[in-house]
Amino acid sequence: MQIQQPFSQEFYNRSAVAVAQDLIGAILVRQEKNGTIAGIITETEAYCGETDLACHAKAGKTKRTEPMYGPPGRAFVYLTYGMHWLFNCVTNQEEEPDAVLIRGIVPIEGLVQIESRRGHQPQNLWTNGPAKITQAMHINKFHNKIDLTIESSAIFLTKGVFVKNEELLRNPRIGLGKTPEPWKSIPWRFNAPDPQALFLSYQNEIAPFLKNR
DNA sequence: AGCACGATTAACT
DNA sequence: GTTAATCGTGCTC
Repeated sequence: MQIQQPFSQEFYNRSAVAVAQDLIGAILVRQEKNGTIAGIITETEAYCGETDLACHAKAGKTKRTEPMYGPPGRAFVYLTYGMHWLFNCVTNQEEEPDAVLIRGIVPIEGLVQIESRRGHQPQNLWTNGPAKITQAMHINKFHNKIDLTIESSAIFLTKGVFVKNEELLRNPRIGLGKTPEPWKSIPWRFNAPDPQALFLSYQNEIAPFLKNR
């Protein structure tokens, strides 16, 4: 079992819709000087290339969207609403601008760090939004384009709790404004049916193993 | 050079 | 439910 091994480039070299579903239950790891922050991914959204009119790549390759056109398994971090950084994983092959937005996690490590930044509200609200995650984990533009497939990286993703794709909640993506149909309503947002259950599974199945390794 | 807009959040009513 | 905060991006002039 290779708990701490980051997902490979091959893992990311698929459509964003496929990767977005497989990332539910996976673990997002942020390694910084002060320690490690990690959480189980509970919510993702898939953005699929220039034809997806909800995807930033709809405008073609620009300085902002360029990372999405790069190799799979890299980070794509961009600013929204002038103040919030959002973290995405680049998926699919080069020149195919797909990405998965990470929208929700359940914290499992680095609680002290997270609390120092997000502790002004109830714990269940600490990391239940895409910009809350980047705040909690101190992710910003400096992490744009970094390689997520090597363990020495400041950020990587790895196998966590297994969730069947059929069990996932599927809904339209959030905040698409006046994006035309069918893109506005296509169900490319994925949620774990029971985030708390993921946390408990992690506690029972993964955490004990990590202590013994 | 200027401008409208947004893959959000928090603090309001 | 409504709205302000805040700024990089892409489009228009």
